[in-house]
Amino acid sequence: MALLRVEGPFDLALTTARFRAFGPDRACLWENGALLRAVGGREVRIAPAAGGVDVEPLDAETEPVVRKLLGLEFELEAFYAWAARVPELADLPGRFHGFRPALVPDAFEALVVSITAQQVSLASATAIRNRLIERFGVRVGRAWAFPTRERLAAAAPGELAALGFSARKAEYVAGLARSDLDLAALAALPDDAVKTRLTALRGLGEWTADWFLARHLGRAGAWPAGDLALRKALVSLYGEVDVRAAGERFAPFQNLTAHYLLARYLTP
DNA sequence: ACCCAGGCATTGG
DNA sequence: CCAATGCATGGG
Repeated sequence: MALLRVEGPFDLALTTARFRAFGPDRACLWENGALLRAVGGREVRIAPAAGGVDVEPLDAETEPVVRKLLGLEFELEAFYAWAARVPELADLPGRFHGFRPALVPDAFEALVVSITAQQVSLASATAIRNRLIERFGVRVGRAWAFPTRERLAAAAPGELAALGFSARKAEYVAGLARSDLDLAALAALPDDAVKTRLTALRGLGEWTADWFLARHLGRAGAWPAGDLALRKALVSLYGEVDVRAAGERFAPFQNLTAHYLLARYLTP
């Protein structure tokens, strides 16, 4: 038993709900009440525990990845104190207490996942992504390591199209993998510069860049204004709205607000 | 069979 | 600058 202590509110089931909501996720596998994920070629098991989570193995390589994966860097208490005073958000801290947006620990994976989700339903995206993982990833225990950038750079667009990608999306993925963009270096840049670098690549638009800021870099002010589900969540609150302008109302907690609004909208 | 789903590039005004 | 169009799959 290796306890990773978690400060502040935390609910593993709420945080990992996205890994089972649209079918099992081969790269973040929920099984028997625990999350399985390949980290550096090893299978890591994350299970609920008093005061935090039980992580096996827990060491210098796995801990930062798990912290990111579980959204432990978010300032939930400050968000809750703020949200309690915003009428249309006031129910969220109680209803989703301890929900931390799960981040995608790897930059390349985050972008490819977003490409799979462009335009199609998340059920379709999940099915296609799982085929991609099984075709080009590596099985590590029960879970799978997401395909590496190097492996997908070596893949022909036709091989990707055979998995259900449109010809266009297959080119996006191959082009991203083969590009000379230093993905790790993006973490040091401000939000606007990250978006400029990403959207310079074919197939990466503003929606994809915003979700990269939100779900990979965990930037507090990220706000996916082009997101269809977020727009519908806001319309259910306010009626027809300009999503981008509405986001300013939620500064400096746009990222957490977006995730909580989506959680409420998608929860029956 | 048909329609929509957590976009994007391309084309044409 | 804005509107229209095609894309491929899964689920209703």
